[in-house]
Amino acid sequence: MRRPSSQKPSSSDSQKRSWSKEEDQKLIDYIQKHGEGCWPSLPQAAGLRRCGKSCRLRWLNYLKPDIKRGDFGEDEEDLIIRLHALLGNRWSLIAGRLPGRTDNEVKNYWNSHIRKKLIQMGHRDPNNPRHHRFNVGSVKSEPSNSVNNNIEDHKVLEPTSKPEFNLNAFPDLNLDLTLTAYCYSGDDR
DNA sequence: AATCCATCCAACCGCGGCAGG
DNA sequence: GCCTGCCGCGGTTGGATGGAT
Repeated sequence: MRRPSSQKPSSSDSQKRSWSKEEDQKLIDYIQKHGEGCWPSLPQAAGLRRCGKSCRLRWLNYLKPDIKRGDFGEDEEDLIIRLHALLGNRWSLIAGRLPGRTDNEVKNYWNSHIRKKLIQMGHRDPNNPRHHRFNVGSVKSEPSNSVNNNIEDHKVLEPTSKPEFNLNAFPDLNLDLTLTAYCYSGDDR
């Protein structure tokens, strides 16, 4: 059994509390100086009254220089829908295909926008955990720029008992997340 | 103007995986 | 093999905000 994390914040720090500009700057300065890593010891070293996990989250989701803020484009939304059909709630994997987007951002966008949209259009609740991913084997593989076309595709999806998917259904998707340059050709905001 | 309600999203929590001792 | 600690992930929460009444 897992013991209580040593990173658990003290009771005074456990409340949700927004990051101030000063805190952000301290974190940025420290990471620029020492690099990422050693999160548990970072707060003390950087003079922050936060737990390491909180610092890590703040850096990865908001302070990192390559983070892209702002609305999701149609292409991005389309890609998220298709990747979610393939991968389920693997937000980090999905976010890995969207440069500058974080898993938290993708997850929030899915829950607040896309899920609602799909349900409104008569789909089954697409927000199922990874336990029953959709079977995408029957989906046509035509590359499409249209969100609607892809949503149509999803109407034939059914939950499967096995967490399997057919990569051939998405020949244009590059799921090699580790080595290859990103191949998404969305807008350049 | 005040209150209620729904929505969004930043932040937190708990857990699993993994590495090192 | 077991224990401990760190990292990263997905789920959830709660404050802020804006629209409706």
